[in-house]
Order: sequence, then C-alpha cells, then structure tokens
Amino acid sequence: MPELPEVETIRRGLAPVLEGRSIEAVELRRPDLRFPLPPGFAGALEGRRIDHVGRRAKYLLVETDAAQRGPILVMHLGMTGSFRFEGALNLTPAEGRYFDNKKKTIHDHVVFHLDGGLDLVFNDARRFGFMALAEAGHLEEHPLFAHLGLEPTGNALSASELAAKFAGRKAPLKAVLMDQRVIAGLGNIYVCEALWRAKLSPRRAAGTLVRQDGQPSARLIRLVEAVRDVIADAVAAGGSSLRDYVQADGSVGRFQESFAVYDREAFPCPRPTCAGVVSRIVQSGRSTFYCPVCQR
DNA sequence: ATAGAGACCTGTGTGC
DNA sequence: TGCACACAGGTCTCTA
Repeated sequence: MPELPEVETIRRGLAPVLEGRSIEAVELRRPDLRFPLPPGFAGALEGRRIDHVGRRAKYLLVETDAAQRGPILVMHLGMTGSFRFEGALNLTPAEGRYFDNKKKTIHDHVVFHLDGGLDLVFNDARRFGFMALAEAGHLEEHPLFAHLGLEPTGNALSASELAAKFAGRKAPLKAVLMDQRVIAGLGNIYVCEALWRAKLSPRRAAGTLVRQDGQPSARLIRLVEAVRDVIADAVAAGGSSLRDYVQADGSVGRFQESFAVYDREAFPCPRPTCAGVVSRIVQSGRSTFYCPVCQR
C-alpha cells in the first residue's frame, strides 16, 4: 500500500483538480470495503462542494462545505487502493493530463461523479481500503484518529516525545516503528529504509534507545533524523511505485530507485564503508530487509 | 499491558 | 500450460 509519501503524492495530484468542484452523485459499486460504508454515506456527500484535500498519516481528508462545517470524507487506501479520473470532456489543460477513459472494472468500488462530467474512481483489488465520514472540527476525536501518533515529517517528530513512547518497550524497533500509535504514516518500506539510514538493527529492542533519565539517546536522535529524511526524500521523488501504486494521472513515483535495502535481499549494502550483504528476515509476519553488518 | 500470530482479500510471480 | 505456493505498500482482533 501506499505509505505516507505515496498518500501525500496522491493528495497533491487530487487537490488541484478536486478543490472547488461539487460532488453531484456517489456511485457505490461495491460498498463492502474493509469496513462497510456508513449508512447515508452517499447522501451525506451529494451536493457538497470540495473545499480542501488534506492528509493525516495515511488518510486522505476531503473537506466539504467548510463554511457550513460539512462532512469530511476520510479515505484509507489499504494495500492496493488507487484513484483515477475519467470522463470529463471540458477539462482545462492542467486537468487534462488526468484524463483516462479506461472501462470500469470489477475493482472500481466507488465513483464520485463531479460537476463538469468528471468522475473520480476508487479502485482497490484487495479491499483493505475503506472510507468513512468525520465531523468537521472534531477529526482528532474520531476513533480512526484519536490514537494516531506523531507525523514523521519535519518538526512534528520530536525525539523527546518518541523517547517517552519507546521507554521500557522490549518489542523490536521494526515493530514499534510500524505501530501507527507511535509514528503515524510509516510502513514496511520506509521503516526498513529509515533503520538502514540510522544504522540501527530492526531487531534491537526499542527501549534501548532511551537513556536512564528518560531522555533520547544519540541513537534515537539519529533515528528521528533518518525517518524525517527518508520521508522527505520519498515525497520529493513522488513516492515509490512497486506493483499497484500509481498517481491519479498514471505517472509513477521514483523513490524505489533509491532503496538501500527494501526488496534488495542478497545485494551488497550500499554504504561505501560496509562490506555487508542485505538480508531478509520475517518480523511480525512481515519481511524486513537490513544489513546485519552496519545496522546494530 | 504488550508481543506475536492469524485474519481479511485478490493478484502476481516462481518453481515443478 | 497448469497448479501449488509464497508473497505483496495495512491494520484489526485474538491469544499468550
């Protein structure tokens, strides 16, 4: 699935096209996503104007009729969710690059019919994605958001707050970084890549990065910088395109060309001073890629 | 409370 | 070509 950089890239593609348009109708072709769509989902959105497309962690937030505190459409892409535009005949040149008239497939589960004959199509083969509605002004109280951790971007990620969350935890760094209640937005790729950049073993217990006095250790500070940097680099590259993920205009991200360890088992560790070889292990049922020589 | 396993669902790639 | 199996960007629920 898309992790934070992919969701942010999708947000940047959707926002200029969606903002200012109205939702004329919502077509539920297959409403049993990961969770059933809430009752009244389509009716709550039809006739609304889209004012802003935002993001929190891996969630897209479509704010409607902000002045009247209209509902916020919350969307999670799961592992294979994607969007594309179809059908408009009168797009501006800037919007035209999103034009795509592929026939609808069995995995096109929800279609938002917008004004001007433009359709936004949500496709999700595995149906791990889902949609929900949130009340404007009360997003942080919504069950999906109430327990989310720190954004891994910029100053939002503080080493001292992370130290409090890591303290005493014996779970491996890999598992703790994947926990959305600790840092919200990382997934399997960027956890592997951040740990490589920080030269930390994914097997190391998270609590070992906290000093006796509860302050962050030098290792934890290194990890915070690695997480920030890898996320910033990935967003700048338009995310990573592996199997399913493409942007709404069909273009692909390029960060996969910069992977140091993810999906690179048996390749040499790219650190110039290191003679290690990338290995793959399984943690919490997920593949972890790392260099056992320089990541300690 | 916390760590790990299994479940959810479908598609794709690999090896026999 | 067909078939079985492993694995995939996530995260919720259950078990120790």
